[in-house]
Amino acid sequence: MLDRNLLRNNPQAVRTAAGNKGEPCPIDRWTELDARRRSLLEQVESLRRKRNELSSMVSAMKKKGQDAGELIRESRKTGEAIGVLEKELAGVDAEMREVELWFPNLPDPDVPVGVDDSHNKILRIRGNVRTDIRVPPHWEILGGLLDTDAAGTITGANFVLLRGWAARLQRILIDWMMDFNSAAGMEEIWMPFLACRQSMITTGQIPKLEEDMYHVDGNDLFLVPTGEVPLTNLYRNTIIPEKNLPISLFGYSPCFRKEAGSYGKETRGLNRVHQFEKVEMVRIVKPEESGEAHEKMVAHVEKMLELLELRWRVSLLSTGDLSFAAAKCYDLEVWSEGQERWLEVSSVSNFHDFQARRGMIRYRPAGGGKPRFVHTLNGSALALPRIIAALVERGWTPEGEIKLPPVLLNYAKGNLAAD
RNA sequence: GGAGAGGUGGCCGAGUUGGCUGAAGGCGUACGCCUGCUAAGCGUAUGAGGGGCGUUGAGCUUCUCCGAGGGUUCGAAUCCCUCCCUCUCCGCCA
Repeated sequence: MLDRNLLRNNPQAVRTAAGNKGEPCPIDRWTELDARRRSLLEQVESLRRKRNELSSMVSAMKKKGQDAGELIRESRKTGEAIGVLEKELAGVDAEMREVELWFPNLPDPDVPVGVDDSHNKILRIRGNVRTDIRVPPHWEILGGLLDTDAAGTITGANFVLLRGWAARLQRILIDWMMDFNSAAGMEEIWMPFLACRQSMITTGQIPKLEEDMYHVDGNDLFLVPTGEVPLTNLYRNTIIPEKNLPISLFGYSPCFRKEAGSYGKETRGLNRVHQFEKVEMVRIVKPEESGEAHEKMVAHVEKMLELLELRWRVSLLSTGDLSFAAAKCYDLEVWSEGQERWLEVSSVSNFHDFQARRGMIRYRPAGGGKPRFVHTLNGSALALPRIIAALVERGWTPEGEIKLPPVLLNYAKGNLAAD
């Protein structure tokens, strides 16, 4: 959601921003509605004021035992006029709120303008790569341990079932990620995996991406597409005392996405599935601190990739690749030695006050004063399936071993290979 | 799932024979004063949102909001209906 003052005073900026993102921009309709709304509001308010005055006069006269019949008749007439205008106003209001949900967030000035991911700015590449051997893709290495046939039977295409040490590797990774994030001082959260409609609106999945969400019939709940939804909505409709900021949270959740329109190589193996697991961080900060918080989150994720001994790169997304709700986003991708391509494993975004406005997440300045909108950020730390893919490829040796990085061996306790 | 109770401002908590109650009181917080045996006392201020005029980080004014929505009424936090949520007891269950 965007600031109404911005929509009113600088519609061109909104139009340009939406254009750069390749998103819709119902600014003309909004401007009409806004003008109509304000005109109606003035009329309704002056009539309501009149009615309030008449009412208190009626009250005063009745107390004195006088006949207020004349005033009551006038008040009733006023009330009828108010009713008519209020009905129209309610309609305009409702449409305006609906329209406002369709404005994408404005990209941060730092974001390169471009139509798609080819304009993303690659900031750095770290870690090394083996060029002396040909590594098979993870689905070959994992073989029957990545049992897509079974998942297909149980559920359907593009679901995953892991067996044996592949399943255990996933559990170990989650455990390690949770510990690592906890050690960084964030609060650990265990969250619901279904979210109500308003939660989905707050973080921006609805209305635009509703078709990509799994919906539970009967009670209007959605399977969470990311832990961002529950974690951010933890503070919906809340005024947070300034001394409690910044708030840093993390938690595990499965993520459910229909991923309509994906196909081919993109979806092979663990590359793109309908349910995947992820540890997510969310940060809630004062507006002036979000830029710095964003960088710190990226550094945190990079540290994890370093410890996993993977090769990774960091990109600053261009406007065309930036999501609907994000103002600025870094993608972190790991190198898949078996597929010889980059796989996105973390997306760290700053939403500025976009989500805060949708969900009324505010803070009270320490010296008192009006509540202000916070800035929200989130990032994966990390998404599991592609990490597993990269990790088994990276650890694969021509002798058929899978060597894990030292940080995980502590967790595996030497058991992994036993299977 | 059944029965009962309840949802009021940052928090707690009055107010339901409908009418200066946007809301007593308390806590918390901010500023000021006083005092100096360890912290207290006194004073003042302190909900949110929208609109108009004005300013541009002054203000003035008005409307709305007492879980949400609808209804009754000249007028509703107070009456009626629907829904949501919380708590207690019972049932069921990993």
